[in-house]
Amino acid sequence: MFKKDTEYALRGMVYIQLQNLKERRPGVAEIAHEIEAPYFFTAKIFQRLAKQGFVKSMKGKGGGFFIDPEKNDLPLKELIIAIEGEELFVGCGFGLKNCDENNPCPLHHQYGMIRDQINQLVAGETIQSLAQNTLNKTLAFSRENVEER
Amino acid sequence: MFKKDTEYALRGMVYIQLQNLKERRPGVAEIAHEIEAPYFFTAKIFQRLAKQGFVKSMKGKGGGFFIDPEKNDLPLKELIIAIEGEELFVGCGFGLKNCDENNPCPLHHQYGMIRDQINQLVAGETIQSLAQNTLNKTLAFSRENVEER
DNA sequence: TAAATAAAAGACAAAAAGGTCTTTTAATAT
DNA sequence: ATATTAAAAGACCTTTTTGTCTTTTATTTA
Repeated sequence: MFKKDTEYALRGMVYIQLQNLKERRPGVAEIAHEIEAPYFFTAKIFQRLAKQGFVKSMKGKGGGFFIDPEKNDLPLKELIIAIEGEELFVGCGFGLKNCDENNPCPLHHQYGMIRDQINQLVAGETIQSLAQNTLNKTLAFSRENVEER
Repeated sequence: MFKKDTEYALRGMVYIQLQNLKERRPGVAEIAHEIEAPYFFTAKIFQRLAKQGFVKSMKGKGGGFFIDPEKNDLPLKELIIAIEGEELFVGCGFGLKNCDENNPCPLHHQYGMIRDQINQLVAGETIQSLAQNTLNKTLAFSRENVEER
């Protein structure tokens, strides 16, 4: 579905967010290791994301990446479009240039419904909501943070 | 969503089916032109599809491609998997190797629903059903084959 | 049986995706 | 100030995808 760099970016951003919640700023080495992505490729992707303002970074000892707490709730869709463009969200399932209501491809209606759902998902979910999901899931499966009732 | 060769294959197969219904066997040149795909690339794709048995072909004058009327109703899914593999139908949205119910990625549940819908669509629709859709659509917008009531 | 037609086969090549590495710049700690 | 740490920049490389072209093989018609 998504391209490799998009996948790495999504995984990395959620990881950064989770670490930020623990007052930590992970570096490229840590991020790449944790999300199981190649070090240099990861570095390149996050350089780009930093330049585009999706993350902030600090150089030198103790440096690393962090997400500006100001701009809370970054929808996945924004990130995805910044990396691989919006083709997935607007394109025709048959690959036709001018497929629309007036000149529909044989799959127009059926594919449109799926594309709408994809749009809904990535517009609704954010890096922060996914990080929160992960935390909740951990809580649900671990005893250590759960009060006995 | 789909790769280029998959798109060309889908468009081409539907076109062949539509022509077959008119007792015609289009050649590569005609197919490529109609589906707006590069000639040689189209040729290569349909050579492969012929070898895999998805279409039959005849050489020489009057030759061209046709779909075995015996094996009616070819689900899009079979065709797609034959060309680009099943990644789209089984893969994790986050790109994780071992993402499952026990070890879900942050998007597991939400993405699973969309993947299911994609599966449903391509398993349900066939080259023949799409051709029929197209015919019906033409009828709906044209007066020439419609009886006055 | 020769000429024409059309697919089959396979080599070749450009572009995009995916990945690696070295050098430079900036920050921090000693 | 200097050594250390870590990101930024950018050159370079590999693989996959996408596309092109030439030669060969099969079929049909005249």
